[in-house]
Amino acid sequence: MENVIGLADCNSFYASCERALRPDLAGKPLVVLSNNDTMVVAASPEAKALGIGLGEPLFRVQRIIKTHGGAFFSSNYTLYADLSQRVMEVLKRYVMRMEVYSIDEAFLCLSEFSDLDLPSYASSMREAVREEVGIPLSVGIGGTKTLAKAAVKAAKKSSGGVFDIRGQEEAVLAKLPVEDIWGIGRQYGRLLRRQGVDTALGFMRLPERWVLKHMTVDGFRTQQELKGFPCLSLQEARPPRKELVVSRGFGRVTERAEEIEEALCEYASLAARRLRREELVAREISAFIMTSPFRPGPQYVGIKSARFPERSASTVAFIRAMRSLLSGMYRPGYPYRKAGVILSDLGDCSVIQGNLFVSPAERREQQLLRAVDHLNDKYGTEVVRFGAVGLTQPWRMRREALSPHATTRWEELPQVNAS
DNA sequence: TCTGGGGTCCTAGGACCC
DNA sequence: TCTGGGGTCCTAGGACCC
Repeated sequence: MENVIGLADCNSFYASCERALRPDLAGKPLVVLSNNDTMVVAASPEAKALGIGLGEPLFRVQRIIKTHGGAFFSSNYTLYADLSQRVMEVLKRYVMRMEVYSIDEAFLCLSEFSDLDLPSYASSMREAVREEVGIPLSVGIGGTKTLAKAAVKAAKKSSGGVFDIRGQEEAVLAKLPVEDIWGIGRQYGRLLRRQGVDTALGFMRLPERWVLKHMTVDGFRTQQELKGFPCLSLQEARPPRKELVVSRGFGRVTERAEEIEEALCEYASLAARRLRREELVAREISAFIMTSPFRPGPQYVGIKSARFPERSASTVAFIRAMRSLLSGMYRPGYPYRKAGVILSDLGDCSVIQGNLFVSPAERREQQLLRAVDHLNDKYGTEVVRFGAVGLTQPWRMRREALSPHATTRWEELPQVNAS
C-alpha cells in the first residue's frame, strides 16, 4: 500500500484560540505574548500583515496593535490545551491512526484512503474543525512526514488550506528555502548555505556521505524522507516521558536568596503536581539559577542535583531538596533572572521499588498530597499551598493581559447577551 | 532582531573493566 | 610508522522541534 501521510496544523494556534472566544476581534490584529509578557509567541494573520513577527518585544508592537483596534493576550496554556484536545477529537473521526505531534499539529495516516480524493477529504476535515472548534486548520499531504511538513507550508499559502505535494515534489522543494525543511535548523541551515545549498532540492541532492558526516544520522534521515523513503514512523502512543521541567524568568531580577528559594519551591510544587497527575515518580531532582545572558555584567549559572532513595512525587520531599540545593549553589551579588527545577530518571508510580529506608510516615504523606491535589483540582486554582512558596511572591511573572479560562472554569464562562 | 518555556535525540570523549 | 584492543556506561554539549 502506498504510504501517505497528512499533517494537520492549526494556523497561528494560540492567536486563533483567543479569537475563538472573542468573535468581536474578527479581522483585527491579535498577538499572544510569552511568559512575563515579554515578546510575541503567536500572531494572527492580520498582525503578521502589519509586520509583527514572532519574537518581537511587546513594547515595539503595543502601539501598532492599539492603533489598529487589535488586542494582545498573555499566554493562557490551560485554554490552549483544552481547545487542542477538541481539535484532536475531531481529527480522530477521520482517520484510524494518528500521532498527536504537538499542541497544534497531528500526523495522520492516510494510506488506507489513498484511493479517495485526499485533498477533498482533507477539506471536509478542515471544515469540521472550523465549525466545531472555531480554529482554522491547514493540511499538507505527502509520502513521508517530512514531505507532509513541506506540503503544509504550501497549504498555508494556498486559499483552500490544503496541499498535496505528491507528484510535484521536486518543483515544490526547489522553491523551499533550505532552513525551512523540518529537521534543518539555524546551525545546519548556515552550514548548508556555506556549502552553496540554498533549497530543499539542493539538500536532497547532496552526497549522502557528506550529509552523514556533517549532520549525523538525523540529517541523513531527513534527506531520505525528502526523497520519499519513510524513516520516521507514526508514533501513535506517546513514548514515556523522560524528564519534566518547570522553569520561568522572574518578573524582575533579584539578588535575594529568600526570593529565589520561594520561586524554586513554587516550581518544585508545580512539578510535583504535574508528576502526580501523570502518575509518575522521579529518582532525581535538579535546580538551577541563572543571571540573564542577554544583559551586560557578570554572569553566573548554578545547577545542583540530588537523588532520592526511592522514586518520589512528594511536594514535601521536593521542597526540602530545593533548600539544600540552593544553599549549595547560591552566590550573593548577582542579579538572578531565571530559575528552574528538573525532574529526571522518571518511572511509573505503580511499579515503585520499595526501599527499606523510607518511613511509613512518608507513605502517609502521599495520601495527604492526593487530598491537596483533589482540592486544587476541584476549586480550580491553588487554594491549598505550601508556606515555602511565599505569599506576596514579588518574583512572580507578569501576566497582565490574561484571557479568561473560558472553557475550563465555570466562573469564567463567556457571557452571551441576546439583543 | 533579541532571545520563552518545555521537550528529545545524537555524538564525542572520558572512566573503567577485562 | 605508531600501537593493546574491545566493550560498556556516563556526561556534556550541540542540534533539533513546537
